[in-house]
This record gives sequence, C-alpha cells and structure tokens, in this order.
Amino acid sequence: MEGQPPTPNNVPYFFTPSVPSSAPLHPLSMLNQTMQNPQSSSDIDWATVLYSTSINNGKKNPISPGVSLTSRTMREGDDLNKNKVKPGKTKRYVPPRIAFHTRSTEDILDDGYKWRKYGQKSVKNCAHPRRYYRCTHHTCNVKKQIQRLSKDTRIVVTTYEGIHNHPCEKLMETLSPLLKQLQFLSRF
DNA sequence: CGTATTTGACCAGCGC
DNA sequence: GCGCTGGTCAAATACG
Repeated sequence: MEGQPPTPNNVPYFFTPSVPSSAPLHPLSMLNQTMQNPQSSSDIDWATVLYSTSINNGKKNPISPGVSLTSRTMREGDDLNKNKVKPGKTKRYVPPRIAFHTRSTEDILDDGYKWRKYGQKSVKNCAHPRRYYRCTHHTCNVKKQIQRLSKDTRIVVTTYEGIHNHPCEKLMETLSPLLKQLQFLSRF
C-alpha cells in the first residue's frame, strides 16, 4: 500500500503487512502479527476495525428490541458526508463489522471457515462486483463481503460481519491429533 | 443426485 | 412519492 489509507472520521485503523500472493493469510492472523510487531515497512496494506459504536447522536449502541441503530464500515464508493445520520433519525441495526484490506491475487483468503456465496452485486463507482458470502455452519450467521478496489485491483477488501459461534473447522482439524495425544498422555 | 454457484427479482433505506 | 442503491432471496444452472 502506498502510504496510509484515507481516514474516515472516528474510525480506528490498524495496519497489516502485505499478503504474499502465493500464500494468503487469515487477516486476523495478520492483524495479530502487526499488533505484536509494529513494523515500519513502507509497503503495507491496511485494515479497518469498526466497533459497534453508534452514529445515532453519538450515543452508544444499546442492542435492544425496537431500537434501530447502525454501525457500518465505510467502503470504496461511500460518500462520507452522505452517510451522516440526521439528528433524531435512526437507521436499522447492523452488527459490528471488521474490514480488511489485503494485497493478494487470491480473492478469497483462507480463514479456516467454510463459506457459501449467496449474492453478487455490481457497486456504483466500483469496477469490480461485491460478492456476498455466508458461513456454511448451520447455527452460524456470520457473513462476509469481498470486493476489489477499483483504484488498485491488487487490493482485496474483505468485510466480516458477526462472530462465529463455532470453532474453526480447519484449526480443529489441525489440533485434534494433538489433543488426542495430550489426552492419551494425561492418563499417565 | 446432492451441493454449490449464478443471477435476475425483490425489498428496504435513503436522498431529493 | 419516486428513483437509486445495496443487500438478500430463490429458481435455474453447473459441477463433482
């Protein structure tokens, strides 16, 4: 990434290392790495982390029935001024989202979860369509959106919405032999 | 044949 | 109220 991303007001940014095109990393792993080892590379991609804070008159987001509030990650093509909420006006509640910008030739980063595509939409001011995925786990309602920047098609924007309520399949696959071994050894 | 993907239709929110 | 836009649905299609 050449320099820093545009910074919407009140949205905290974290910076992540570039993703080698041959081996896409899970964005969350990249974020952890960066937090532990702040690096000074000029060739960095970035991630935005959006918390569930409301833009409804600056109040915190009380998630309760009948209360409609919003939090939403700013994306390419968004007009920052247009997304301001007028005083007294509310928007529907949107779960917290985390958006990652990663440099990769792969559109879909392997994050260990299984995803099913449920939609695709061409977005205004964006050359590339936005794709919509849902976690395939039957009790999990996590969604993600994937989109390439039209300004720099090497950059993939992945937006996660919600939190998985089940373990990562791939992680469990890797760990289960170890766990079995530990259980076996713990008997002695 | 079962599962995943594609894609047009539909709906809700928002600005004018 | 109307048109635009983004998000989701669901039937059709592709694929293993």
